[in-house]
Amino acid sequence: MSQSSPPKGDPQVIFADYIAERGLKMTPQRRHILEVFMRQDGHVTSEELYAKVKDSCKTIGQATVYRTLKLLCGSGLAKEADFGDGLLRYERQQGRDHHDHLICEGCGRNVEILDPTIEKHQEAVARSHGFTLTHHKLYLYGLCPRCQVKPRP
Amino acid sequence: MSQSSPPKGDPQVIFADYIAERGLKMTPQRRHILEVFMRQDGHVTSEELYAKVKDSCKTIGQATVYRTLKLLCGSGLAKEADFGDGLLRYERQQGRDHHDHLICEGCGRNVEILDPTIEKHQEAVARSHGFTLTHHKLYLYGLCPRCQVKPRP
DNA sequence: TTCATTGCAAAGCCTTTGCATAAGT
DNA sequence: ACTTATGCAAAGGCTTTGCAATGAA
Repeated sequence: MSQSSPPKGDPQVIFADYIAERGLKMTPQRRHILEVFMRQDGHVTSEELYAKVKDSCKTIGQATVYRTLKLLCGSGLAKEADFGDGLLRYERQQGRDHHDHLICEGCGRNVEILDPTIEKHQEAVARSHGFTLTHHKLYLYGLCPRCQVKPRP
Repeated sequence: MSQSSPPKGDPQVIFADYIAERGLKMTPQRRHILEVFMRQDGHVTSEELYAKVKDSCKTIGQATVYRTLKLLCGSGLAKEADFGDGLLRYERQQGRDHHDHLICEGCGRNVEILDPTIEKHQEAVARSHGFTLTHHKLYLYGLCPRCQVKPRP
């Protein structure tokens, strides 16, 4: 009911805990990068996040963004996604369900998808080879409705 | 029946046609790289192929291997695979069915898989978003039977 | 003869690292 | 105080590109 106590799943708290647990230190830069990152909706590159972070903190360095992004992945707040275009992207992970990606090759539009049957069969295939599955990557590439009509404007 | 006439699907012929069609030129280097590539079973990096090619042709350059590999992909004889470890790999594509990959994170072992149900549902998911599918990438990561017992020797 | 290819080295590109300084704990 | 973090710039690692020389067609 209170407005001032931080919510259970407050990313800043989660991150602070993660930092503290490993004897690391919380800094204004890390707080700030996390804050900006949590406002992002889709999949940002380090470069893109760096640009946005810099808007409100001129002195921050690119390397700090890279380093913090790795930490965020470690803490479970972020997740790396490699769409195969040579850039690493990061998306929010906290409190979100696993999902895969459907990517339009015309306009770059990116739809998050989840198909229980696919997920289930992935487990089955792995098991049939005696593997235990830790994770997977599924990217579907195609053309969205708009780009099917008018490809690559 | 004849031994001397090249088989229908002779890679050298396919590649030569591809080269000729676009006004490019066939060279000993390209022939040689293709020949060595076709002897590879799994998924080779440009570096690995370069090393093998060099065994029998000391003067060949790394760049030529890179360039030829791109051409081979264009001709449909090769296919790029990005397992997410920072290296591009290439596998033979000609006359082979599509397949995905199941990768052991312990020993790097790589099993080719194919699940019709998964394939079918990928199409369905794309269609449900109005997308037409051109291709996809599915990588399953886990531990093979051996590495489950004795992880990372 | 003409235009693509080659091999070398240099450049690109994204990401990581080294280091002196700054700053959490 | 003791260590970690920061920002800068340099270094890495893989891939691509520029260029003069070479070689297909």
